[in-house]
Amino acid sequence: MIEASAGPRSAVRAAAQRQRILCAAQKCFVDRGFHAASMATIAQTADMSPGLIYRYFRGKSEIILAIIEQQLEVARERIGELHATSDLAGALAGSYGKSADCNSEHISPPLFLELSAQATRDPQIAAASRASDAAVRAAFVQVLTRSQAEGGYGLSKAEAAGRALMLMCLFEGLKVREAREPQIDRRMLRAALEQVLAAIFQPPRQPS
Amino acid sequence: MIEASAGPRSAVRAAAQRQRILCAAQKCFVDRGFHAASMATIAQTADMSPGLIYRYFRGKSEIILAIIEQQLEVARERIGELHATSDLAGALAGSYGKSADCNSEHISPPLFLELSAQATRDPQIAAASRASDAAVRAAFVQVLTRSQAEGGYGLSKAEAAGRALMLMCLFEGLKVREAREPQIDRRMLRAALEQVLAAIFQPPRQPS
Amino acid sequence: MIEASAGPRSAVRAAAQRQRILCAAQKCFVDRGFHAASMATIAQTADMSPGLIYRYFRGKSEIILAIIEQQLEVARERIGELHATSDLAGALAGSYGKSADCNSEHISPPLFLELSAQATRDPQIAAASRASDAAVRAAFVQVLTRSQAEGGYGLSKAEAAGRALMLMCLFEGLKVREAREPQIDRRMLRAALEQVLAAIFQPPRQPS
Amino acid sequence: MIEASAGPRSAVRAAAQRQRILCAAQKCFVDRGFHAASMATIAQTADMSPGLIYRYFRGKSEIILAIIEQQLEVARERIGELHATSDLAGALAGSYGKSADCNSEHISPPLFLELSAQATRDPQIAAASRASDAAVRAAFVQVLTRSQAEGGYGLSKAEAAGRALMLMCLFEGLKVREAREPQIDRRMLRAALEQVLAAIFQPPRQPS
DNA sequence: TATGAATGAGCGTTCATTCAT
DNA sequence: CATGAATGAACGCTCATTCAT
Repeated sequence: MIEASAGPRSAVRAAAQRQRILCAAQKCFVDRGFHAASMATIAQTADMSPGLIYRYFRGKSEIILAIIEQQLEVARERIGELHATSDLAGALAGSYGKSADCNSEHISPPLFLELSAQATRDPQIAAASRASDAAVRAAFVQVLTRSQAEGGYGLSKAEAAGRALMLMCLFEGLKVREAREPQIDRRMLRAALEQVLAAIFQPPRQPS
Repeated sequence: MIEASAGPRSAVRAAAQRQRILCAAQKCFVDRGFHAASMATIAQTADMSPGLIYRYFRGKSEIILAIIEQQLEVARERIGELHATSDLAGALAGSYGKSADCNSEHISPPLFLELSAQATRDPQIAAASRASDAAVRAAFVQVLTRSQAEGGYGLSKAEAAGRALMLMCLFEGLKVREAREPQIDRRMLRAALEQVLAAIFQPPRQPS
Repeated sequence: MIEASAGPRSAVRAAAQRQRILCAAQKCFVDRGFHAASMATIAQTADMSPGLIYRYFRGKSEIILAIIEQQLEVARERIGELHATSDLAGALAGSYGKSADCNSEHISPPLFLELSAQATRDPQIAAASRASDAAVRAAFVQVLTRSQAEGGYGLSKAEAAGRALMLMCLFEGLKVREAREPQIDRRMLRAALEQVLAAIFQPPRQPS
Repeated sequence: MIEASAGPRSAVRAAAQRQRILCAAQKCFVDRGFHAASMATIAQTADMSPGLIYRYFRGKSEIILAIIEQQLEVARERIGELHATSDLAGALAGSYGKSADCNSEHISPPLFLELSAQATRDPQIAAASRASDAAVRAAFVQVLTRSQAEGGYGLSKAEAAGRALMLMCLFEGLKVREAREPQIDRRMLRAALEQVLAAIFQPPRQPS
């Protein structure tokens, strides 16, 4: 059987090159931040010449945006897993502090922080960020509002919105913590999380 | 009294100048980020010449460090106020989204985020960050371990450590949220916070 | 006849390829100028890969030189037609402002101008330019010195040289005008040209 | 007497620096062309660092435009002198081929050519060029239409427009010639010019 | 013959920092 | 004490040219 024609093959290569660049860029961005990471450094990390990067990306800001969208996508996908597990606290405590290389299923804490800061300045980043945010929140709300018979928590929409908000804060706060205290005591973290999550996921309070 | 004339007076002036520079720098850093804010812009904002800044700071990174330490100090001081209030949720919801100028008692969200990201790279910033962190956490632990008779919650040290950790996550998570959603519904936020804080501050669970 | 198969045929093909490249290059040079037209753009316009161009030309400057020589050749050839016509003013006014593609008998005004500027810097271009210039001028002189019986104007060599010079200036000045005012009033131009040409072609002044 | 305050003094210096840069730029542009002259080369020629140029000009294209406008202004001013002289041919032949430094009253031929070529591509250059063109032409028309009693030539507006056009072509054609043949025989040039100019300035032809 | 990915030098430009005034 | 002109290294990016396929 003859190999695929030039089209697909080069498309495959192009995708591989793009990924090689994104991988190098992510490493550089984590190590130095978006602005301090130079195209030359990224190129060196990706083991290619600076000029070649521009065959695959229009410029540095496109790379930043691609990294950000990739990271946000990762966050979005993890939500699916998270509310499928009954041991949310265990999952969060377990993934805490794992160094996030470019293939990781976890978002890198410094990247998450810089991304969030940039979102207050760059409209494109803000838009991507908002989209990811909305998706994650919607997933939380869905679980919280679904009836208990269906594996949910049977909360009203208003209740669910507030608790989903607290979940977001908690998860994002954990990212900040991850940056500050990578070597935290995991057992303690897990125990503390269990308690707070229990409060957030508890059934609606009955008026007396 | 000749010797007294120059000394103290110039020291006062020097401190005022430093503060003027830090104030301008903070504004610029919030607006553009640490890297994108140029010394020329900071000088212009402080209404002085670029050269003069170097009489009061060794360079840009010293300014960044000074800003960061000042912000961390602010955070530390706020803790005293926070656990003096019985309405923690109200206080948090009320301060949410308030724009933070250089005299503010609140840290600016983008600054907080960039600061946290830089702490993963710069050992000096990491050290300052850790120190502030420890102080805040100690204050939380103190309140949680103090006996109920003394206005505390009578938790064991181990319990208190975990709950203090959750408080940190929640507060830091709120900062992230503040950056993402400055226009949040404050009433909902407050209600949700009350519930989670109640869980965190609740008395120790009794083993059956 | 094996030896005949590759030689001529490929030579023909090579010439066709060269011409295809020159045609594309001319279009790009007119649109953007020698420097701003990139090899990639030329290749794209010629519908081939950038690498292939280097099989037919040693580099960009060789293409520029080839274009220039081709254009000068065109100018040279037009002279033959021009002094065969009795209506020189009409011919000039009629060709004015016609966009010059690569097969045109007219040189493109921006190309002519850039070519002339380059001739002051590049010795090869200067040489080509001088050669073309001399040929055109010789043709004018020949017409002006030929006896009236032979269809000429019977001027002395010295008279003819001066008037040929003025003709050159006028023609070249028209090229500048063409660049500046492509939409000129053709009727006025023609009338004005007739008058000046009449003065240039008039019989020698008789000493009183 | 105290020196002038900081304002004027630095303004004077700024103007001097601007001129120093423009002078160097003009030299580089003449030697290499607009595109091939690099900012580094211009800085070196002006004996300053590359960065300093940007204190006085927003970028390279602003320098190009400044040079062009300065050159066009020179051309415009020369017209005033030219039609004040009774020996136009002598003046033109005399100034021919004089090397044009940055203080010259003559426009540099290669600059004029490149400027004209760029005017077909860059709207700003086109606008400046058109403005200068219109001014020069208006001056010619004025002389040609003014009555003979007032030192003019008493031509009708229509006649004058055509002849002014021919004058423009001739002058611009001379610039092209200057680039091609800097070492021309000045006596011959002058004699030829006299004859053509006589034809252009001759009184209106009388209908028989 | 033809491709187009890859290189790397050089471009225009910015900016932290210095220093003569 | 204060200025702001000046520096020069480094940035993001382009493009003529090469070469493995």
